[in-house]
Amino acid sequence: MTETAAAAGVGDCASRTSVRPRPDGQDSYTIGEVAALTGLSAHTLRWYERIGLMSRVGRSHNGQRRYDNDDLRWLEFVGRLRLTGMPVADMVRYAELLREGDHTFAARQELLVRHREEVRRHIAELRATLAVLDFKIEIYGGSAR
Amino acid sequence: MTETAAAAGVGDCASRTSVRPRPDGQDSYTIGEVAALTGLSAHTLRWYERIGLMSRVGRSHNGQRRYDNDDLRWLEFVGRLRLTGMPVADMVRYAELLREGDHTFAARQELLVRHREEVRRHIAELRATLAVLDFKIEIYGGSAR
DNA sequence: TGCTTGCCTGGAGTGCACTCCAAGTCTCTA
DNA sequence: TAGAGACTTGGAGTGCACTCCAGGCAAGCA
Repeated sequence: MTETAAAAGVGDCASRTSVRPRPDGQDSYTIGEVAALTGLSAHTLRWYERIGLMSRVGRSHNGQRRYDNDDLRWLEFVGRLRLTGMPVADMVRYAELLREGDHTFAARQELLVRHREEVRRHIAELRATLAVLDFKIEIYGGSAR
Repeated sequence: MTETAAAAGVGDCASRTSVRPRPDGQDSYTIGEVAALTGLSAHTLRWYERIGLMSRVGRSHNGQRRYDNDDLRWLEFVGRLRLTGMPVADMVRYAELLREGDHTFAARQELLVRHREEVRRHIAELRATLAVLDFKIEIYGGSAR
């Protein structure tokens, strides 16, 4: 269980760690460091690569993964999409389009536009529920007193 | 597959159906009608009852479920909580507290207050991502042209 | 009378997104 | 030189929230 300890220790705040992004050129991170930086587990990072959500990560002379700042930026974006509920399959599709090159601009844009609509719809739902919660909580406040 | 056909036919708009809420006193709905009204499948409605997310629903003389307007209102609230990401286990906990009676006011209020915080946090995340999406989509617009 | 439709039950199956395991390699420190 | 610790792999396991299945019952209609 040693491997996941780093990520687990980070808890809900991924930046509370000694690992900091390094300047481009000297940017080389082990999977454990990336886990600490992103809050993802090393398991999940390998799985992301396996399913094509990340293009193949660079390797050290002995086969260990070495992530760079571009990888970190990509993981941050992926994290955003994930937090806003985009299915992993859609994120993989987006990653594939990116790898395919410039002629997929339109398709990528469409994918993001569709997701933006989803996010907007979701915000509206959350707002409506917030109103319901406010109402109920107020009732409880009044009754408890 | 006859059973789920009603719910499936409803699609994304649960109100596009001939079943309408009836006045209190004449409110008695079969599981199929409730499925059409709520957009949940009959399977899910039975499962909700089994796990205690609904208190035991009334029965007809031959053992079939008969839902009333209170059940419908509860299902609507549950649907809101579900859409805002509350785990089913928490919703079950809330339902249990409700059944336990008035002395659980404070606990119920606390549960809702905590969820409200979650929802607020989530809205903030979605807003931040919306900004990122706007930026990326604009880039694609410029590059594609 | 037979057929269809809608419902009942407990338990098994599904899809998603991880999460862990076993067995091994490599590097570093005591 | 031994041991610890971080890493490697493919494949199996987990938890959640449903979703379906098999076998059966009851009511309405031709």
